Amino acid sequence: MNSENICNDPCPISRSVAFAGDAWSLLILRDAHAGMTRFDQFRKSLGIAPTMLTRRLAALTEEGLLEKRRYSEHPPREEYVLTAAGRDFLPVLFMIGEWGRQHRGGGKLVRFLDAETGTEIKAVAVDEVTGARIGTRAIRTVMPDGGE
Amino acid sequence: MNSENICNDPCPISRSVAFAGDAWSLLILRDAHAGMTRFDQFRKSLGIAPTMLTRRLAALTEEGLLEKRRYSEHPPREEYVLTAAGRDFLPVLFMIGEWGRQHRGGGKLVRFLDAETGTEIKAVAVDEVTGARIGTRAIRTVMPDGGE
DNA sequence: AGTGTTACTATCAATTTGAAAGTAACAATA
DNA sequence: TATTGTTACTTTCAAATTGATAGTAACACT
Repeated sequence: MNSENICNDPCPISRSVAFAGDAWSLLILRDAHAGMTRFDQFRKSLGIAPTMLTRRLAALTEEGLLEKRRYSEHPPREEYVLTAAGRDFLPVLFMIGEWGRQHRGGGKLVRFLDAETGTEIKAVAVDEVTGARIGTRAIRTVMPDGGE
Repeated sequence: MNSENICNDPCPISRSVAFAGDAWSLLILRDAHAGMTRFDQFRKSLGIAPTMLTRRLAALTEEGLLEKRRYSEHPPREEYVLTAAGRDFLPVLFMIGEWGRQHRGGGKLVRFLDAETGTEIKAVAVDEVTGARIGTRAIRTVMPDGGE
């Protein structure tokens, strides 16, 4: 696409899409949230070619969603853990999952339960200010002022 | 990646990612929600090559997120409008945007206002059952039973 | 007749992806 | 001591995807 000038795009969706608009990154992030940290865990879970995995992990690390951490000196081994920005990505993954459940939900599906109550989680996006669900009310888009 | 067998993946995130894990599709969907329907509107807005746009629009149409509709017989012209499934994608876009605003928010940004109240929309994902925000409570993942 | 608009398709080079095999640094086992 | 296994990669290279440019078809308008 070209990820350079997209960082000046005033749309917050563009800014995210510049790096997260890539299937492998989303799935790596999903697995990271599920507790995976190691190269081979991701590789086996995703069936991804090691070349791709190396590239994606490096990109996610550089973008600040994952952090590379040494967990053994001898032999030298690294693991990848979510940063705060990476953890903040969970709501996106849940909304993506919710869409998949509603519109691609045939057959057996993994379910996510609230560990406290044991009830199945049904993620919905709401506007924190009005409390209304996103998509139920009209939206007005405001462009930023031109000047720098 | 390979979009064939991913449809049997029991993870609802994988199912969505199989087609929406692509930057252009997400941006086309964003523009469609902003009211765009025509080929050249998308092309100019995104600066996308027409070859790519044709492919993405065809894919989104085939996936059932957009619908191709003839709006003129002479000359024959088509437009692309969101289906119900496409409209249901809005919460995903808002959560992606919210992440971008929080973690890639430098400089001028477009803002989205509630048309009724005029307040800026701050999208958050919550569990409809417990009311808790996604990410604030422990999650338990339940795999579907193996048998068909 | 000539120009403009809309929605493409054709061509082809450049980039990205991914499959397969190899490597480095050790640990564990026979 | 030799062999096998584990982990985290890198190298190589073919195949697929992407994207820039140009062209086309069907009209409307002047």
